Amino acid sequence: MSTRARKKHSQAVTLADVAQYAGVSGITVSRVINHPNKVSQATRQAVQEAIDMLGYIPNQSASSLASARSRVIGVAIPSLSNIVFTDVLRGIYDVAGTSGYKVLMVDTHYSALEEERMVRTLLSQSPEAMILTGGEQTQACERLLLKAKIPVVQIMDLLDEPMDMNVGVSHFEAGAAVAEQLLSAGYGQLGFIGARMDKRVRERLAGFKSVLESRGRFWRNFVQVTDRPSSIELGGELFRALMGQAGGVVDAVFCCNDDLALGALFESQRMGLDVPGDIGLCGFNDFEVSAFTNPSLSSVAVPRYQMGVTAAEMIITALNGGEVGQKRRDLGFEVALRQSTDHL
Amino acid sequence: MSTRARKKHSQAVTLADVAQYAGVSGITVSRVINHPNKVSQATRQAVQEAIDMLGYIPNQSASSLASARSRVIGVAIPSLSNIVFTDVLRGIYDVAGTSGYKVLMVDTHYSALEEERMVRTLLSQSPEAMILTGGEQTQACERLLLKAKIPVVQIMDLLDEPMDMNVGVSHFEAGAAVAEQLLSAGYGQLGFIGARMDKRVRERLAGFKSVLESRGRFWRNFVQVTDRPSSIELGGELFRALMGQAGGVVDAVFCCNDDLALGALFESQRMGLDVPGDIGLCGFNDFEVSAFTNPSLSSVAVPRYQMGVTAAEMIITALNGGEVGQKRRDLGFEVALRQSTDHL
DNA sequence: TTGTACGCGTTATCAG
DNA sequence: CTGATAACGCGTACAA
Repeated sequence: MSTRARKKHSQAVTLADVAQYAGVSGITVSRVINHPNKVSQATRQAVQEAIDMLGYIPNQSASSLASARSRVIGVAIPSLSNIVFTDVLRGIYDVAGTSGYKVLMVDTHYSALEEERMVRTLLSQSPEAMILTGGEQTQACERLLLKAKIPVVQIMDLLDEPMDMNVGVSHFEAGAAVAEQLLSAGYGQLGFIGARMDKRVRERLAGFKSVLESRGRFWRNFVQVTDRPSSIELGGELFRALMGQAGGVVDAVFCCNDDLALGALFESQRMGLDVPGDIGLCGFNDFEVSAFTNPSLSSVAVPRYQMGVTAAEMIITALNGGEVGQKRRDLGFEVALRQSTDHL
Repeated sequence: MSTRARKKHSQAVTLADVAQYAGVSGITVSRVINHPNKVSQATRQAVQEAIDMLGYIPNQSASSLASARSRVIGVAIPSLSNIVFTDVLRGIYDVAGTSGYKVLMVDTHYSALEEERMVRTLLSQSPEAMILTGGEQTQACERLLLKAKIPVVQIMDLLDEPMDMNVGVSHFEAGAAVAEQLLSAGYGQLGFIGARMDKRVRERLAGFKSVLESRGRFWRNFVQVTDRPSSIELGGELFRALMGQAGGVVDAVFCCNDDLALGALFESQRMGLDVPGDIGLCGFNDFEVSAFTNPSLSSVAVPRYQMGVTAAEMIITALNGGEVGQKRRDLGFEVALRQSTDHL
């Protein structure tokens, strides 16, 4: 049974088998696969027939070993259960795939130590390039990458000192922009709820706070944060907690992501609060659902898919020896104002 | 060797370097890494120091080539932008990771031909096992897998004739269960909206239909389907279309997934329809948000994460030569009845 | 255009 | 417990 199959060294069809069948040497078969135009039409066809006939599938391990080209791009993301990262992944996969690269992805569970371990794993596969999330790698991790001498792209955040290349957006500016927009919408007492306080969320809060402080409108008890993983349910909890401690005063809430914002919106409905009348709500990440709730939810849109595409494209370009151009790219964001902050 | 340094193969620290540094032979270093207990405490420590000192990272290509063990599990899913599949992926990653396996994942974009191409790619990496989605592989694809003689698990659907192992749920039964539940809830004129009509969705519809037909309550014009990709927006569209063509008659709608159901729910609110009074709604997949909308949305919960976990565990067991037990596992589903169908 | 010889970094096998 | 030797399957470098 195949459930108990144990692969021995004799089963698979090898390049040599194809060569023998086609009556040519191994290297010719190799050429047909990798540099078809360096082989005459006739032999190419003969070899191709042999390949099809025998069902030959090249052994990438052997190829990588011999050529020092793995055609693998390593990718490390903090979580698979957050659409924010899977959208970026999609961009990476789409570009890498059409360029003939495989993607080896690992999940770091939001841990720098786990990331270091995973990077080690990835490096053992001889990736030709690496994509990492954010800029909080351990020193050891950074050293490993440096030593590997491969292109590295850090995505999601905009970093002051990227290891190599960087594609992201400024979460600080985004947080600041939300504060500005809520103020211009006529709200005056702004609260914040946040969960899974990673670097990006902290930056959003910092930007938000900086604007409020410059206006003398920041108060610590208008902020409700937790390190627990974000969820819709938690959004409801945090919102209720914030209202409990600052209710009747806070008139708008910036939720650090759309999970929380949705939770807050649904909870406010259950509490009999009118959004945007009694309370304004703004999220972050602009999930598809946010545009369709009633009232629709204001949020900050970040070009996630494009981020993945750009990162992958920079890598492909670099690997092809091309001119990468700007090594640090700010892809920008957009505050999508909808009914939940339509106060005036 | 001459003026031009050989950039390719000279950079990395190899096993031989470590061996030399530690004053042992290469194979001993290999043993320290793979079978530590077959080496004396003293040499083991010396070698470990050398490894750390030189920052040695094993070359997996060489290892795979020599040992015919890649420690790679290939996974093919139809889409990265559907949480349904990323949840399963998470389960696979969690189990594979803790068992020392890497996961090589590909996105088939819901195409059997693309899947075949991707499987070819995966096979070239000498995976020790493979996880595929559904049972609609091309014949060529199936032949490739058979020839590879590795454990294969098909997930998501429950198949009549799995290639090897199978973990999933019966989408037919789930669709039937929804019809039963809506009928017992007091609804009598049931409609259906569906998008991205893949095998699983068609099965849900078939099950739904079979129950209604057995009661003489099925009418073709109560069904609105499209092959377009599913989305919340599309859910609104389909719902409006269905109401346009059967409004005032249909009193409950089964939406083939929660994206559509959310779209239908929000659209019904905008149309001034009362859910569950005027119209009942039931989705599929039980997204987190469905439990928190107002009214909360009834849906069918499928153990996605557990599906990934189970598939990976079966593979690990098989690879370790253990007893897999049932090769075909029905993980079941649960109809979560919430406010959107609370009619009586 | 095609082929020969060798090496890539690691592990299996068999000795000692 | 440790080591020498021979693969593993393919690509590079050079030769013909």
